[in-house]
Amino acid sequence: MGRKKLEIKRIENKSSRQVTFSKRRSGLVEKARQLSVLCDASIALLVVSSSGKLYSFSAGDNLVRILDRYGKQHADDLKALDLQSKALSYGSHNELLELVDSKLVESNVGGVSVDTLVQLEGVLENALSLTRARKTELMLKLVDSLKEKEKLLKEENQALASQKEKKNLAGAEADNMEMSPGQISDINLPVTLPLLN
Amino acid sequence: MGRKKLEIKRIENKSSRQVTFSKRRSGLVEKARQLSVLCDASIALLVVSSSGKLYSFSAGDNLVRILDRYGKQHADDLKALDLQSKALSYGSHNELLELVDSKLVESNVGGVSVDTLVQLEGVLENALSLTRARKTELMLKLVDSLKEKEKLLKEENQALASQKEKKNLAGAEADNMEMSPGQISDINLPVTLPLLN
DNA sequence: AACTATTTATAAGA
DNA sequence: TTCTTATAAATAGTT
Repeated sequence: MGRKKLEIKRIENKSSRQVTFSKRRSGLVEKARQLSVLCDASIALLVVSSSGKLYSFSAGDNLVRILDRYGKQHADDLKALDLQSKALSYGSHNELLELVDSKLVESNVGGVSVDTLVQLEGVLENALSLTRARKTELMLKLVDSLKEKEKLLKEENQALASQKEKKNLAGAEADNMEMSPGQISDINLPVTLPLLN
Repeated sequence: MGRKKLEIKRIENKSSRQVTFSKRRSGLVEKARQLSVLCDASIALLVVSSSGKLYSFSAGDNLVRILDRYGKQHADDLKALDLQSKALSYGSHNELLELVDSKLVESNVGGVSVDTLVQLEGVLENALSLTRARKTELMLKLVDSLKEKEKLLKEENQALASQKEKKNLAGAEADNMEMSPGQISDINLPVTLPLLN
């Protein structure tokens, strides 16, 4: 559907391949969306470009839930392909939970359901990885700012050292001009030193 | 693209919804195949019909490998995504969740020290291992209750089998006394079957 | 990103 | 389901 009929074979020209990829990918996503809406279906779509970039789309349900469903129906295939713990966790663990759920609709032990605990676990894991990411980021900034401060202090020390040398050469006067180690001025530090923000 | 312009909303007529599902699903698969060939891409497509049937398609690479790739790239996000959709109505755990949320918001605002984040990390790790312990405990209990149920059902089956044998030995009478497989009585099950506790 | 000549997909009907 | 066909939609090449 264009000016010319296009043979369905790899497009050799790189730039037109990229253009076609972009156009047809969005077309595909739109078709998937329509099918989902029209027919009340759940759809998951994963596209990996030749350069390795991953695009994902889902409609009608959460992507992970759809993948999970696939994982359950093909647990044996997944194992055969030696998948890592992530993929495996789609299977056995969740499977048991769902079995329990279906048997026990909304049962409680001490007022708390397994599902609730699983949800809580997920929330906590998410919060934990978020917190760790933030901590890392902040520590990197802190290290940078400390390096910067160190540099400035070294410069100041050099300045003081040369001042002292000059003074020594000039003879003994006004020792009170010198600063003590505990009172190093920070007037040379940038006002917006990115220390803890 | 048809005799009439079709609004993109759920097709209410069941049979035309099925026809459209079938047509558009194959169209979607063909589009996916073309994109894969033209642009040298890998594509995974999962479609779950409203009746729950799962259709899968892949091109350019093995489906499981594509799914696995997704799983690896989003390992940390998977659970968060999955849980995002579920409402966080926990009852007894709301307090903890609110605490976590507020801490996260707090640490996002800035002016937070590394120390604070390290502390938060510790709190979250604690909460996580506590939650996991509770979950494990609960699941063990549920497994036990299911085993107990299984035991009771086996006993019942044995009782029924011996009844039937007795009856057969006594000669052919009143066959209508026999129960069909779908009508197994549960009068022998204890009223307080520890199924959901 | 737009445009538009064509091709392609598909809705309704058989 | 499958085919047909009028029409809507997607898109290849162009600007």
